[in-house]
Amino acid sequence: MAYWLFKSEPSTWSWEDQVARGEAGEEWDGVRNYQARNMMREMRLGDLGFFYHSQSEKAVVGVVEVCAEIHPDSTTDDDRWECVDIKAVAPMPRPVTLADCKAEPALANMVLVNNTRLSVQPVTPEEWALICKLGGYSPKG
DNA sequence: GCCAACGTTGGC
DNA sequence: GCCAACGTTGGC
Repeated sequence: MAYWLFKSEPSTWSWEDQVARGEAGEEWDGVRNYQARNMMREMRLGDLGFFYHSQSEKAVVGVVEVCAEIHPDSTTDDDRWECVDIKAVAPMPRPVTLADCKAEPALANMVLVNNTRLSVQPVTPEEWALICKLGGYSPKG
């Protein structure tokens, strides 16, 4: 089981949009960055991820699950670009902001803090556990 | 709205 | 294959 972080501008694709797709999930399409694509190639069914709102909100607002592994991105004919599908699992009871992450010494090495422009990122189990704790999220509900 | 960081492109 | 120019992202 691996953990990830998906970044999105809420004005383009928000957590509310994601929740509205329900169990069907949604293609995480439009990624045009090799590093981000390579992360998606590593993803497996059932992997969990944080859903992060960039721009105005800058916070982890929900938890998502990979519901389809890597496949061609339907929004382009360019076969270099592939994506996975994700579905909403649960909202963060308390969104964890970028400032919160920066304030945590244990998260100083997190990709979110150090490479703000990467839109799909790996998250370590330790980071995952800490952010869940900060957000008041428990997998058991 | 500005600017820094970074990835990509294209000329050589 | 290097590197300068350019475009995009995202924090502030």
